[in-house]
Amino acid sequence: MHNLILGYGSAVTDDLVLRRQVCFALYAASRALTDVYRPILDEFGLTYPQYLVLLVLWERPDDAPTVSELGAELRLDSGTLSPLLKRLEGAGLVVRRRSARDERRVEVGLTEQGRALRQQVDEVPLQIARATGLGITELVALRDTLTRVTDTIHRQKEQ
Amino acid sequence: MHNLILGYGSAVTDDLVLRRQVCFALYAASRALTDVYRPILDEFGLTYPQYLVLLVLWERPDDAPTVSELGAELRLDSGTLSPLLKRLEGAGLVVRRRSARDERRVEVGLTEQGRALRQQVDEVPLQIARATGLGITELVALRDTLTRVTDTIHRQKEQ
DNA sequence: CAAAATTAAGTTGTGCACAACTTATCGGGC
DNA sequence: GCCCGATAAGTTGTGCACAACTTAATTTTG
Repeated sequence: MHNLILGYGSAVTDDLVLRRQVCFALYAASRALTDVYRPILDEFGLTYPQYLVLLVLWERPDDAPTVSELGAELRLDSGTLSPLLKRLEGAGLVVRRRSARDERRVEVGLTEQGRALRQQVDEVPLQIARATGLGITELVALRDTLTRVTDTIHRQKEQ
Repeated sequence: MHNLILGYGSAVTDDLVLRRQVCFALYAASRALTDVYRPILDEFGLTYPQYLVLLVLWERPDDAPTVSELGAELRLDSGTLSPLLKRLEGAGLVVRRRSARDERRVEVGLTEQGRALRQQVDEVPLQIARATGLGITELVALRDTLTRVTDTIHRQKEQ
């Protein structure tokens, strides 16, 4: 009884059992939380990834980051962001404009409407945190563990 | 200094800051781990969700669960599973057959090839666990916390 | 037993993710 | 000033996820 997750590499062990795998737990929890977000964000006409983009923009309202800078924050590439930003622009929440000094870059800025939305979604993090059933201490610990895992993986990738 | 995550619900607080949100940490970690899986599973011609389906089938090789039973394990609906299973069948790893006693049901069974694949992916969980940089104790704790969150959310949903 | 409600799987449409590719612009070296 | 490699954003194609719907079989109920 202790090849949990790491196991000793035999096909007759339990390593390949779904419920034992931390990756499935992560995958399932991520989708479950997105399920909690969906009806809440739906009232604002947003998807979760769109909400994430707005979070970045709200952090620096006078900045108008480029598509690449947004991608670096969220770890998403232009293949994901380009159509997503087009939809946010269609909804009147952001504007995209070519940079004057570098015509390759596209700067993404908030519209008045996009800026105003911030106040309306103010209660969202609280609602989500409640749904997890965890206390603040556990949430912070979970967040930090997950961030450490993500950073470890990304650091390995760069080398 | 302590509206971390839960916060006190004001727009001028830090609740809406990306890096503070446990949900983003979860979303980012889930995608990062899938990134680790991708090149590994690619050698077997599998995606991560396809691998998850096989995990369920390998757990009970003589069972041939229905599409719904698979969906209950993985929390995926037929809209996701139907085309996925069609691809697994096209790859020669599973077979789908209408149940004799209930023509609505479709039973999903492993082919010889699908059964044989189990031995080949035996080392995968170990490789993944190593990539996280966490020890066994931390991995088990993380898994259990995440499972608790997922169960909490699903229990709330049913009521 | 027949109509109505339920259940199972599949289909359609939308929106991510991501790989691979294209197009346009930029910067450095000659 | 021109070529060349690098960079930025966008496009195309594939595969999830999931809502909403369709079709077919089964169960419930009057």
